[in-house]
Amino acid sequence: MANTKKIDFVILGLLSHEDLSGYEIKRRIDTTLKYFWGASYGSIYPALADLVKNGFAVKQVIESSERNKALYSITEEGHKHLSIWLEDPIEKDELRYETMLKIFFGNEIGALKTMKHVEAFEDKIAIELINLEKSKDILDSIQDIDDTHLYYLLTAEFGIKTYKSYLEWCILAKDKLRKRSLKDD
Amino acid sequence: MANTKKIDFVILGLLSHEDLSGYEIKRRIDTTLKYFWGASYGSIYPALADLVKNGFAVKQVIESSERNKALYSITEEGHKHLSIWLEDPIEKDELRYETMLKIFFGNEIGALKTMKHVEAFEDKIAIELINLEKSKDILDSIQDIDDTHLYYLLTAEFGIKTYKSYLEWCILAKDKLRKRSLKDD
DNA sequence: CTTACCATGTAAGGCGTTACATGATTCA
DNA sequence: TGAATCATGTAACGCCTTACATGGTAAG
Repeated sequence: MANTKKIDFVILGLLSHEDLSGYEIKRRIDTTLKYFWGASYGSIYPALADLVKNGFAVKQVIESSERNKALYSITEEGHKHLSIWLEDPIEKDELRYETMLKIFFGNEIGALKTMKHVEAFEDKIAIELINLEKSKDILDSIQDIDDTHLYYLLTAEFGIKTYKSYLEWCILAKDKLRKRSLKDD
Repeated sequence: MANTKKIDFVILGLLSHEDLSGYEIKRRIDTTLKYFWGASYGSIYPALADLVKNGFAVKQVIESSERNKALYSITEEGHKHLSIWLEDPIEKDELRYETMLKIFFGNEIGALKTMKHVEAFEDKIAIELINLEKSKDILDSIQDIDDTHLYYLLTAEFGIKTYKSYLEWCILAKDKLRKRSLKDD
């Protein structure tokens, strides 16, 4: 209760969809979840070991001729643990937007230099929006194959909507900063 | 360079606008910056002490008849330190949206229970949107009094735009989850 | 043959939250 | 008189990132 180490549930959630190795978990987080979550190997592997120790997951080493690989599966206990957490109300959503911080204090360096951050932000978001829309297109076409696709689609749509509004904001911000920079001269 | 403890710059940024006490800094963060940043006393007070130790801020104890209060001011060195950081490219914007995590793994508990999270999210965002719009209205009316208002306005507009798109997404998500819940029965 | 990717982990250390500790003042 | 707010800090502890360490395989 006191301890809600989120990474445990992120992993358990991914394992509820399919068996995965630590490496694959990292990739899922970096691609599918990257729009609202992040994690490094330094948190994934130890969490995986804990999960096994607590009986929420089991590890099976696949001994192939080429390469050894550790595949993790969720247990019945793990499903229960995950479900309880999923039903609990959300504790905290947080964003730490360094971009906004630098915008907020922009007066210190002026409109022109602040605009650089807006432009960099715009470029980054535009690229990620393209990726997200590709994912959504794929999901739309295969939606009925797997029950989990609806939920995946929902988070993709969340990303698309917010990213689009970010881009709108960038246009507005650039405009206002441009006008200010003219007054500054 | 290696050390980019963001809280230092958050405080320095706030002090670049006006002299503040630790308590007031906390309040600024919880009201004005809450849409894109957060911090607790346990990070603010030690950071303030470090800032003074490094010559980026000075502390003056105001001995009033009623109550003692420590007011911090930014130094010339502090301005320099802040400016350098402000001009550096953004390292990382991150969001950790527990709500999206619970949506993503929603299949585990089903559409109806997942919808509860969407509704709670919607309620929370709707309230915060009202606050943000109030701030924006005030800022619009006093924009020319202080050069920093433009930047404040920009971040408020960012919050408003994203929150509005969150609310749109909530409607869409509720609709899709409702439809799924009918199939589930 | 060398770069990129697959693959698994550990160690150190930073950063920050929560909880604790304390106490004055204001307002209903 | 009791709750809320003002006000300042510390201690413990937890979580996570970064960097390190290691090595196989695939593709160009």
